[in-house]
Amino acid sequence: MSQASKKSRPTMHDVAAKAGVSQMTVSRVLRGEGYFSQDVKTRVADAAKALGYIQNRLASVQRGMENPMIGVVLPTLKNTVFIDVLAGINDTLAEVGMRPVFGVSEYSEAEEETLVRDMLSWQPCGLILSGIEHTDGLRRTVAQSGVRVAEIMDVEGDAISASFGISQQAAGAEMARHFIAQGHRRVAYIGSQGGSDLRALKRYTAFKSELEAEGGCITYERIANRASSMPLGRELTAACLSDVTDCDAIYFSNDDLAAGGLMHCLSNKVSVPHGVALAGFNDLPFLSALPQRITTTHTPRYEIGALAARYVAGADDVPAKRHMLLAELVVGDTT
Amino acid sequence: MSQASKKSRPTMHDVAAKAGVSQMTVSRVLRGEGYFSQDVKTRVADAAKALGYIQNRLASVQRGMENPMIGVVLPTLKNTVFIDVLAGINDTLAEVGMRPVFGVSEYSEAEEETLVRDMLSWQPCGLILSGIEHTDGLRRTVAQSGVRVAEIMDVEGDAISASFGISQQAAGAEMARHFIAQGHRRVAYIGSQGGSDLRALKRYTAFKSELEAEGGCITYERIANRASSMPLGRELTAACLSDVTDCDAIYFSNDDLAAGGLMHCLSNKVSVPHGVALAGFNDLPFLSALPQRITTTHTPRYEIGALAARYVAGADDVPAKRHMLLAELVVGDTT
DNA sequence: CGATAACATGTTTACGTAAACATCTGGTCT
DNA sequence: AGACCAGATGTTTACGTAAACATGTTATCG
Repeated sequence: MSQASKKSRPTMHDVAAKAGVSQMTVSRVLRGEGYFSQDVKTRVADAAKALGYIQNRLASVQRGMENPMIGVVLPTLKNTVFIDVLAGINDTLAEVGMRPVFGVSEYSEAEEETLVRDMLSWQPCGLILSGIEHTDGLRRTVAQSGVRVAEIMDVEGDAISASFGISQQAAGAEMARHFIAQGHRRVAYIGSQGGSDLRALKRYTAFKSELEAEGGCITYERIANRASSMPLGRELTAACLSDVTDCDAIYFSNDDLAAGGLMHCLSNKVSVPHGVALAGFNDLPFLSALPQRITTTHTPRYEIGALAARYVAGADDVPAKRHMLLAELVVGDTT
Repeated sequence: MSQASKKSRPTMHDVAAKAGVSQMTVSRVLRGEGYFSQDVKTRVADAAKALGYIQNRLASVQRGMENPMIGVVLPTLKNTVFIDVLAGINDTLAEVGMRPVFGVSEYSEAEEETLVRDMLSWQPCGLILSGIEHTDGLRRTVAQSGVRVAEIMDVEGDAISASFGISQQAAGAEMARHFIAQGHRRVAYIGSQGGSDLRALKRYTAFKSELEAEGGCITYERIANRASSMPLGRELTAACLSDVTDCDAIYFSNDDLAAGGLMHCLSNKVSVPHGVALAGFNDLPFLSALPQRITTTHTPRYEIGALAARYVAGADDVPAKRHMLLAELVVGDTT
C-alpha cells in the first residue's frame, strides 16, 4: 500500500497551510468569492494543485450549500426508452454540473419508495420519478423533504408537482383511429411486463375503447409476463397468428415487440401490412433499418428527460406544471 | 408553499426529543448497535416514523463512515453494451445497498478525468471506469484518493488495480481464424465512433494481423465518425458493397452495424453468408429475432458489470487483479 | 460478598466547509 | 480632516452524525 492509502485526502486546511493563508481564504479563492491579491490567488491555486486537493462536497452541503445531485428512479433498464430518457437527463444535468444517482424499481411502487428514501439520505436537490402513480408513503416523504420532484413519461393522473410526458390516452386513441382509417377492424393486442407497465395499459385502454367506438373489435389479447424484447415479440406474434386467423392488425405495446412480430412475418411470408398490419410504440431508431417501416408512435423520450432534468436542476424557465409533449403517429410502409 | 418547505428535515435530535432520549441513543437504536430496552427501541422507532426521519448520510460519511456510493463513468449510453454493464453494476450494488452516481465521458479521456474528480468530491467508496487507458492526472487522482477502482471491458494494458473484461485481441484473432476456416479471404471492415473506441480498434488490429498471417487480406476499411447504430450499419454496408465487388465477408465493429448490414442484404437480395458473410460483436439479444442468425462474439457484459461492482463494493472474494472473462464465438446460420 | 461483566444510557468532540462577523489597510468624498 | 467604503484577510461557529469516553444499574460468578 502507498503512503496515501491510510492518510485522508488533503483538506482546505492543508492547502491553506501550504499557501500560507487561512482556510477561509482558500474557500473564498476557490469559489471566486471576495477580493484577493493576484499573489494569494496564485499561491492558493498552486497549493491546491500540488496537493491534488478535491473539494469535499459532503461538508459543503452539510453547511447549507445545495447538493448538485439528482436522484433518478427508472422502472427498468431493459427498455431502450428509459435509456433515452436517462441520456436526456444526464446530458442536461451535466451542462449545469449536476450528476444523477440512480435506482431501478423494476416497476414496483414499493421498491420505488425504498429507493427514494435511500436517495434522500444524500440530500439531493431534486428527484426524477417515472410515472405518476406512487405510494402515499412516497408522496409524504418527498413532500416533507422539500426537494424538487419531476415525474416523467406520464401526465395523466395526480402529479406531485411537475410532470413531463405525453398523453398515453391520446396516443392509444390516435392509433385506433389510424387502424380504422386503414380499414382494420379485427385487432389483436400484444403486450409485455405482465400489466405492471401502467402507461402501456393506459394506451391500450384508450385504444380499445376508441376502436370499439369506431366499429372495430379486439379479437385477441395477450400480455406476457416477461420483459419486452424482439424475441418475445416474435414468439407472441407466432402464437397469435396461429390462434386467430382472421385478424387484420396487431397493436403491440412497443416497438421491440412489433419488430419481433415483423421478423416473424418476414420469415413466414406473411405480408405486412396487407396480410396483417403491425403497429408498435416509441419509434425506436432501429426501426428505420428494418426491411420495412412499421407504424408506430414517436415519443420524445430524450426531450422528456432533458426537460425534467432542467426542472429539477432549478431552471426558472421550466414551471412546475403538467408538461404534455407531442407524440406523433408515424405511418409505416404500405407496400 | 407548505410549512415544510422552509423547515429543514427532522434530525436525530428531533427524534430524540420526541422519544425522550438522547441523540446518541437514537443513533444507536437505528443502527441496531448496543443494548436497549424494548421500550426505548419502540419509542425511538415510533418517533422516527412519526417524524418521517431520514438519515443524513452526508453527516455519517463526514464522521468517518463509508459512503455506499460508487462513481461510474461510461463512454456512452448510445451503445446497448454499456447499458447491460450498467444493469449488472446497478443490480449488484443494489444487493448491498449501494448506489451508482454516474457520468458519460463520450469516449474522451479528458472528460473522464473531469468526471472522476467531480465524483470524488462526494467521497464515494469506489469507482468503476471504462477501458484501461486513462490520463496520468486521473491515475494520480484516484491513487491519492484511496478509493477502490475497477476498470471494465478491457484487460489488455496497464490496470490501476483491478480490471474486468475480455481479451479484445483474442476475440479479434478468433474471428479472423473463423473467417479463414469458412473460406473467406477478402474481407471488409466497418467500424464507427471514428476510432475513439479503443477496444474495437484492438479487436480490429488483432483480427487484421491474424487474417493476414493466415493468407487473408483487408480489401476495404471504413470507420465512420458517427455513433454506432443499425441505420449506420445499413448505410455503410451499402457503400461498401457498391465500392468493392469481390469481398467475401464483412467484419463489423459491433452487432448494431452488422444487423444494419444484414438488413441491407435482405432488402437487396444479397445472400448471407454465401454472397457475403457478416460478423458482428457482442451477441446482442435482438440478433435472435432477426430473420437470420449472423456470426458474432458473445460478450459477458452483465457479468463484467456485476463482478466489477462486487469488487468496488468491497467483496473480499473478488481480488484486485486482472479478471479475464470468456468471450465466445457464436456462429451464424449458414443456410 | 466483593468483583466482574453484561446491560442501558448520556456527554463531548471531531469530520470539512462556508456564513457571519470581525479587522486592518489605503483611498475618496465632502 | 473626519467619515466612509472597497479591498484584503482572519476567527468563530454550526451543519448532523458516530466514535470515544464516561456513568450508572443489575445479574453472575468464584
